Amino acid sequence: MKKEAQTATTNANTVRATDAEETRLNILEVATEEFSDKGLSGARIDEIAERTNSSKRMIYYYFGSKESLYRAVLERAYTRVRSVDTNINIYDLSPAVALRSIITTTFDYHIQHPEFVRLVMNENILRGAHIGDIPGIKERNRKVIDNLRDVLSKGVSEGVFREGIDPIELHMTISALCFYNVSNRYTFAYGFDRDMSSTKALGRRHNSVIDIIESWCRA
Amino acid sequence: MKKEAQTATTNANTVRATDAEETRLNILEVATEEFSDKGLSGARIDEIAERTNSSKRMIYYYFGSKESLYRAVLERAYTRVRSVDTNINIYDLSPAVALRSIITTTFDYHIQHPEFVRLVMNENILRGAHIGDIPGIKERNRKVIDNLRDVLSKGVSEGVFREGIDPIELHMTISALCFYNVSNRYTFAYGFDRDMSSTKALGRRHNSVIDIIESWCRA
Amino acid sequence: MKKEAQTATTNANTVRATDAEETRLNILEVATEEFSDKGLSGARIDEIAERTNSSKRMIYYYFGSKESLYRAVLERAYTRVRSVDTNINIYDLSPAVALRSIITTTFDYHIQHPEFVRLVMNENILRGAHIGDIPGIKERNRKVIDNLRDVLSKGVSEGVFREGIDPIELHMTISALCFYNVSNRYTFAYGFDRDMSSTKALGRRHNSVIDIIESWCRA
Amino acid sequence: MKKEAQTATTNANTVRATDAEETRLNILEVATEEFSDKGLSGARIDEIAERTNSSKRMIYYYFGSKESLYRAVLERAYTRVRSVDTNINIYDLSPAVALRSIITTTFDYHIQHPEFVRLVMNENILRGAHIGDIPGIKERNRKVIDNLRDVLSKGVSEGVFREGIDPIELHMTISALCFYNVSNRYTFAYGFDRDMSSTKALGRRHNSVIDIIESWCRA
DNA sequence: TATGAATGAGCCTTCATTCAT
DNA sequence: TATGAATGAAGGCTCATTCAT
Repeated sequence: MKKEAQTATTNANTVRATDAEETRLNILEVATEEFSDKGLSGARIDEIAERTNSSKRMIYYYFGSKESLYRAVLERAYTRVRSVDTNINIYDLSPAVALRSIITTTFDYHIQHPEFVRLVMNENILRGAHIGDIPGIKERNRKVIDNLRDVLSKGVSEGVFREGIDPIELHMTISALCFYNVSNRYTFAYGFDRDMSSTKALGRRHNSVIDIIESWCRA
Repeated sequence: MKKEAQTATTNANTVRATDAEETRLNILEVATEEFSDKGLSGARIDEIAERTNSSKRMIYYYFGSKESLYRAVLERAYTRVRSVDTNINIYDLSPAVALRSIITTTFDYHIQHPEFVRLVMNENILRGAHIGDIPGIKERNRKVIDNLRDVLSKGVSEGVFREGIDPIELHMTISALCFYNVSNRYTFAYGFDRDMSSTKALGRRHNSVIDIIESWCRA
Repeated sequence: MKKEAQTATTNANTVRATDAEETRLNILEVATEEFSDKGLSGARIDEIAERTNSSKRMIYYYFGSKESLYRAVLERAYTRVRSVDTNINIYDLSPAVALRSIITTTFDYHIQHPEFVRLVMNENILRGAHIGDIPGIKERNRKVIDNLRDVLSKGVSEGVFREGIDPIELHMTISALCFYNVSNRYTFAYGFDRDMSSTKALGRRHNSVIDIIESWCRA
Repeated sequence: MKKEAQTATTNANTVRATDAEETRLNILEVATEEFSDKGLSGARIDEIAERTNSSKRMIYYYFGSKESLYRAVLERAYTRVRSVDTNINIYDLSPAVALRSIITTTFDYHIQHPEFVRLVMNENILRGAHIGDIPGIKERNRKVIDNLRDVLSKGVSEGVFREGIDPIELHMTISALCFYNVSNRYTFAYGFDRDMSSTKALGRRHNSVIDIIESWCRA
């Protein structure tokens, strides 16, 4: 896992810079696991350092403090989602198919990235204390909403969607249904003896979510 | 371990027993705030003690450890929800009105008890490590599901609801929409510049949630 | 185990006094176990109270403090030994038999009262801080030494014991051999894989101790 | 976990490593005093830290817990005895002189190392809970017993010792007489008004111990 | 850029003891 | 004589962070 990428860069500092970037990334990955697992206050710098290829000192060298490291982790997590839902090309699709595609992408992303879900939960426990420090979030979200608005209005004009649905309201609904499924997995699964992790259970829920939203939007 | 008895007794011990129960309750209330505010690892026993009418020592006298106190808080929070959604009398209402009533009750409870929402979030961050220790959760949930099943089947036989909706799936949907609204308030409100706390905003979302679920269930 | 003794006493307070004495004794017995088990600093007042028929408050009512309770325990333990080795009637026996009888009594007492051994160990760990407060110890010891002196001098004059053995030195030797056997049981048994508790092992050691001391004293 | 290596290395780390080893040793020395003085439960980490050149935090850095520190102290104490009684060269001496040499060495060691005696007492109060964790004790003891067996059998074949004396029994006897002399110093000295610390008193006891054991072993 | 050693502040917990009744 | 509730002080341990090299 060491020194494989980026070796083809051109400037003089290449090797060292690459090493440094690698170290940074390695720390970030381990920290993501730890913060996502235990939350900001539950995470331990020692624990992160131990599972890192480098040392505790390096964490401070690169990130300055536990909080800054947490912020870097949060930022990286949000950056990664961005790249996902920006990739959906909606304009080639019919409104119905586009909506379904958006739901599916969102649903799958949450399932495949529980660490993102947990980081967001934690950030809400912290009453959003750090999210304001992360650049680009609003821009990305604007784009998401714009997409939804386009899909909705296209659907309305084609007579397949009903009028009056607010795109933010729609996004909140999709998010809620996809998020809760992962975020509340433990208490819900226990309280209702309900499997929430198997492919079968997830497939069923996926269908429900699509069904719910389509029923709502349908003209 | 519960000291709820004796409240009607007449002998000298009564007063003291009441004092003790008061102390216990006072600790529990403060602890609920603290754990709901900072989570299990973020909460500080010193902090709780300070805001209590008693002392740090008393916390250990009554609850034994930080974790046990946390469990007591969690249990109390779950006990309180129970009393709420068991109180909805469904049998006197038409299926449509009953469903709407359930949604409204659930929606309002989450709004009015963000501390419950936060405790549940935290318990999920802990991967449900303590929920299994709390008695009666499954029983209460069974009753909730039974109620929903009754409403659904009554609605189906009356021709107002469609067939095939699983009551657990329905409950998960209602929960998700009501929970997310509070749980993700901070990140969502920031990310989308969306007011999520004003009466107006909540009223709007309330309508959406009812609309979403009704669209889904409607025959 | 309650209220069986002393019911025949004559003064007015009989019943209460008896109860009190019983409570005191019960505390003392439990405390003996606890102090002997864990030492002064290792013992816990809570632990003692719990295993008592009465309460923690009573311990303070009767004994005033942990240290005083410890002293009471120590005193009682020393009082009990006293009654034992004062009971050996030496004057009727030949010097050799008397000596052997003393050794056997001492040996057996240590085996049968490891709690006494442990209390003495603990008191030595405390550098004898409390033994001075216990009355009557020196008197009792004087008597023990006097007995030994008598046996020795009688043995010398009968030609069975050699001259020049100091009775205190002799007592120290007997004590050492009987005490160590119990006091160092755990480290010795482990270090040398030597059973030190079975009847057989104790019988063997008993013989050795007699043999050692007789060899030393023999003319 | 041991940092004894590197002492001969030449690079920059040498000095630091030595400092670390010094810190560790310093803690160990102070801890030996404290545990030997007060026992495991009576000892205070704060007290140790205060008398150390470093801090409480360092104690945990190097030893992890109070119990582990105690174990390290116990181990070191046992390691040190080992080096002593392994040093007696028995093969050049006549059996009688060898035996006397062993007794003297043992006697003197106990006098000069009351902290060792006290640690062993304490470990017995703990019912040998930790001695099993210390490596090498049995090996060392085997060697001690082997030496004694050699001396005994050589003495028997030369006609100076009598047959039938078990080397473990002999060792226990020597130990008991040397150990008690120090372990029970406080209670004995008080109870019998007997000086047990002056050179004169120790010389006298030393002679007695030699006399006792020689009488027993003599053919 | 990198590392082992060190630290102060604070955290959870426990203990002997006392108070109100 | 008896009891449950309460307490201050301290004890063991951990944490994020920094220093010397």
